[in-house]
Amino acid sequence: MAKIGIRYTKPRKLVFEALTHFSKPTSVAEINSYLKNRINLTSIYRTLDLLKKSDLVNVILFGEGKKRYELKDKDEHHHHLVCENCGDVKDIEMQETNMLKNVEEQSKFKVLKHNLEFFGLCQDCQ
Amino acid sequence: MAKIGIRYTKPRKLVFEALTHFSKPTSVAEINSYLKNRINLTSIYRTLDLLKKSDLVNVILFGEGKKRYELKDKDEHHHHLVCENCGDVKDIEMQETNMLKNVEEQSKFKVLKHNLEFFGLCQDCQ
DNA sequence: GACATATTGCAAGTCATTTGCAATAATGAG
DNA sequence: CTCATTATTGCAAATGACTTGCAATATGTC
Repeated sequence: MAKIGIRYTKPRKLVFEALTHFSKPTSVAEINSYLKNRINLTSIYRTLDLLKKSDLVNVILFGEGKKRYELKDKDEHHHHLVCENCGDVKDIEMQETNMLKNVEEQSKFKVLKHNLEFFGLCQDCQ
Repeated sequence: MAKIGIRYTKPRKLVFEALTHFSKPTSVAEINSYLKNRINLTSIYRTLDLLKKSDLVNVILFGEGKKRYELKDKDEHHHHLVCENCGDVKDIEMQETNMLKNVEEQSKFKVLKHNLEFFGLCQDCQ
């Protein structure tokens, strides 16, 4: 009879491996060229969708017209510093409960999530 | 002889009018359907690029895979509250100099710009 | 009004992402 | 282990947002 389940397949192993390898917000194109045709592009997209639905990755937007994906493992919630010169991405943690509380009080809006990314120049590029 | 200048043309009037009409972050598709084929889609894109270069509009990303444009007129720098149920967008102003200062101190990174948008439920949809 | 050139419209192209579908492979049953 | 069930993949084609090339057009100037 019908059983349902999620299978541990080659594409899923490989995408996970690629995300671990980069350990920063990574685009589909980067994953694809790292995996060098070992799996199909479409499978990368589908696997990333699955990882997102399973809450194993964060989707990050830097406004480049494409999505970036980051494993949710280590650190909890954090944001990014993106160097506009060298492209380097660093994580930054910040205390934001006050900010969120202020926003909710000021607006009567229930905040469920937010985007916060910083763009500028890293120490080396300044 | 050669004179250089920016011309005040029909497409530019119309795009400005559309942005004024919506007075919230507006997508190219919305502008286009509001203007109902009075100008070409390409011209909308080009006009918005021009307005952006001239620092007359802000480009806003809500992570939908497309850009939104907002006239820079009235308020200065502000962020948005986007209702995930009804799609309504409200502006919110906040004191963020401290946050930026903290980030720069903590990271030695020079912050030039940032994205900050909130998603959740507006008062009516909660 | 005529000219120089900034600007437009159209068609085609690009890039990221999605979808349909037949072929394939992972897992539970026997 | 073998088979059957069905989740999953690969491929090709489609979609959506946006860009580009270029000839046709419109604007501001003299």
